[in-house]
Amino acid sequence: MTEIPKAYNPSSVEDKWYSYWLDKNIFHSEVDKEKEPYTIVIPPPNITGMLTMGHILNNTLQDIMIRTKRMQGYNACWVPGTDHASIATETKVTNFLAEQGIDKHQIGREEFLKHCITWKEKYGGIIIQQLKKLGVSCDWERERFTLDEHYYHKVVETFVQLFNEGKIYRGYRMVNWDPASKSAISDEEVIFRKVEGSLWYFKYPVEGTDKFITVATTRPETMLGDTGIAVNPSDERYQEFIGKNVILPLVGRKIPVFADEYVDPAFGTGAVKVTPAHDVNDYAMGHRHNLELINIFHPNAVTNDNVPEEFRNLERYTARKLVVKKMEELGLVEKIDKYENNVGYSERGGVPIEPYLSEQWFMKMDELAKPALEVVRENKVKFHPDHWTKTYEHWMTNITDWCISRQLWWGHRIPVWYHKDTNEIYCNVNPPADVQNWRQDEDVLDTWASSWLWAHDVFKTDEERNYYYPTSTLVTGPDIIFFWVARMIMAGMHLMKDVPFRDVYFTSIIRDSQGRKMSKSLGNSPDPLEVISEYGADALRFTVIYLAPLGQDVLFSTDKCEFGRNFSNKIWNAGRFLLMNAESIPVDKNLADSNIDLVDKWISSRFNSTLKELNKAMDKFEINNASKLIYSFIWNDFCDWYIELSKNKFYSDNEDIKSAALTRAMMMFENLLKIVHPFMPFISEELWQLLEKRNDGETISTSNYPLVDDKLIDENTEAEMTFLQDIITAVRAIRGEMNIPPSKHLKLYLKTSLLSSELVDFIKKLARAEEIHFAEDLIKPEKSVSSIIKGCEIFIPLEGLIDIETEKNRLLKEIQRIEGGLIGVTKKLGNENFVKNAPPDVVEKEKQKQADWEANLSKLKEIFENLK
RNA sequence: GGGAGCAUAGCUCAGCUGGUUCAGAGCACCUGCCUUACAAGCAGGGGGUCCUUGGUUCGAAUCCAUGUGCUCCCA
Repeated sequence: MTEIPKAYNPSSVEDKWYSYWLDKNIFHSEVDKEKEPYTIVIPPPNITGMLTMGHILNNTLQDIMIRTKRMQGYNACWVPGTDHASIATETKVTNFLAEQGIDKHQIGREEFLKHCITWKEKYGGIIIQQLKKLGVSCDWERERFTLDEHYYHKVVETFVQLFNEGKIYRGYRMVNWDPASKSAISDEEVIFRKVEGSLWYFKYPVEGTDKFITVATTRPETMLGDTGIAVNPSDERYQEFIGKNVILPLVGRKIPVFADEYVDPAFGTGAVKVTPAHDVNDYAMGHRHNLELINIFHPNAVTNDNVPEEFRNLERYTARKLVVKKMEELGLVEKIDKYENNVGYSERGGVPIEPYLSEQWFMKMDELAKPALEVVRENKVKFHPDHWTKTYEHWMTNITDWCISRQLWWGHRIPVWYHKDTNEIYCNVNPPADVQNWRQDEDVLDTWASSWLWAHDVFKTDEERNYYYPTSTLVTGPDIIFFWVARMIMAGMHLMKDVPFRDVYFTSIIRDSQGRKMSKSLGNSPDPLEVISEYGADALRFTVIYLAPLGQDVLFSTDKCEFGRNFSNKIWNAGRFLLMNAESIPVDKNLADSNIDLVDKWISSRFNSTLKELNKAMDKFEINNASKLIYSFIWNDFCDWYIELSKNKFYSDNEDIKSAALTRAMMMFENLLKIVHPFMPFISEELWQLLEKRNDGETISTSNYPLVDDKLIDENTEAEMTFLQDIITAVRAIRGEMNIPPSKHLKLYLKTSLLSSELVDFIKKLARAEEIHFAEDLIKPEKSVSSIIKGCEIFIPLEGLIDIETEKNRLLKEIQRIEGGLIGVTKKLGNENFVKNAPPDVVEKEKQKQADWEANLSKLKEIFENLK
């Protein structure tokens, strides 16, 4: 009869349509002044990365938005790409080379970069290929990479511009040093972790006395670089020492004791050792009190020649042990307490960062931040959910200068040359003419100092930029609100004089089913490609979206995708059913408006009100809510009621009725496929193509999104339908409670006058009734069970099947339920304050409710009495 | 220490500017069904002191305050 399989098989469908879309180039966008653009730039995944569940959620959201807008007639442009991930890539390549016995410093910069490029070509595109499996509708012709020639040039050009404006400067400062990659990193790349450590109490002898000052420290090894002791000026305990010196043990250096408000008298002993070269706060204190800066580490955090000989060339934790040992030998360790402290780790390198003095490039943030803060406050850039605005404001108003240089090779090299003789600085996109007399700065820029230009520099010509910029929506994780979102807004405002995007959607964080973050080390992070091959991309997409309310974490596990798979299968079978009928029933769009009945009007009403809600949800970025609307419309309204009620007509003897009903069902189904399509692109395309013969190159992706027709939303129709549904549901409930199998056809007696022949047929079909009697003055048949709904009493004679006790219990339960409700209502209406203060329509509704329930109750009681 | 979010059925969560979406959905569970699209399904059912305690109100899951517990960011 038909070859359409009973169960949907995504794997045979997905690759086929993805290649079709690519072949027909339907995701490509060109400047078209006649059409309004809708633009999204992808948050460029890192080239070292593999697809994670986070990417799935993020890119599904973007795809839903872009596909919806594309179908709504916008010039939809989604620019994909990757970023070069300076530290991450350099670390990977360095390790990769090290495994082969190659040392990066031996081969030199040029050679190393060649290896990076080879590596990038081999592994860098993997994540992009993986994304395609998800069905994303990116404009692949526009794929960008942050080290592409054009983009590279733009980054360098921007550096030069900001340098010339005085926004970029070079300085000898304390920075966050990552000893693993031997590079500075920005404040945002430092992750604080609670670490079980110790607090060492060291006794320092006071010069010229036999007394000691005890200081507490979490980092004993830094005492080798101490150049002062600080106490709080109001601390009584130490007044006598202020102005004196102590002799630094192990080193022998004389260092001053001084007072500074910064010191917390409650911490440790109230006296702290000051190491200005290795602690941010100490640096500030050192600055205030003109202390000497003694740097005790090489860049890899190994002790240098500024410490006594026996402590030199030791890794920092080895040095720590030795210092403690020697202090103990001298009897200068008072005690060691357990102590939990917050240690800054390098996000990339994974090792504790070392506050370290070095010469770096910085970007001044205050002036850049101002307009960027304003546009968010003024809602020119809107955050969803908007509570992230506070976090943003807080960061923006406490912003510090951004360290943008990295001691790495893979990245945008700083376009600054130093004159070999005069040390003069030359900053330009091109090298100086007499380049042999200059040496270029060795450092590259922070990756974020390139990707902050992403929203505008992915567009190569002015024409394109002017057309596509500002982009429409950015979808990204809240974890990079500072790294990227804030900086893009700064870049946009400063360089483009306009916001980079109008809306920012902050995605949920995907966790495992126990609420833990997904991580490689826990092994709780499913491979999305395996999930796709098991359940299908559509199923994964829909599941993730359905599970992800705006602003809340998602607890995900692979088996939850059964939900999406079941939904796919439901849609599949609805389509299959219609297509099977279409083999014998002619589909004729000329008949679309003929023989319209209640059910047709009802599904149109439901569809249009659903669509209206759906549009509203999409506008408010409530994508999760949108998915729920679609789900319940398709499953409950369309499948459970509309298709079931249409069956009568499909099996009618009247060819016109048959044809009209099927035609309308197919048309409604097509609409439904269109609203599903942004969420589940593959199955919707497959079915859309099966619905009727399409021309080559036609696709649901560029079909017209349905428009709301308010005239078709009709309360009366919905009310009449509710009446029908109530009757059917009541009969089914009796079946369920009385354990009457579906194969047993029933006789129904309905006490009502409101039944059209149309309704009678529907009830017969769905309630599985063989005959229906109805009248306004109908008398309850002998040995029958009853149910009461608004406007109708229902009786089912069940000679032989009815058990009087069962029925009495059933009725009693119902009586009690209504009585309970009545007590509430009566109490409410008896409260004269309620009647006086509540809005009249609320009071009216309560009265109506009371009347209905009272009527039902007396009928039920009567039936109950007569049962005896 | 500062800030944000969350707490509703066994689990995961909806519930808007207080009142018929007011106690909901999906999963899980129980019962009955291979009813001519779908057992990845259909029909029915059980199950919640809406975290505590106060307050505002005629009326609070909803607004306010307090407390408790969890999550996350910043310092």
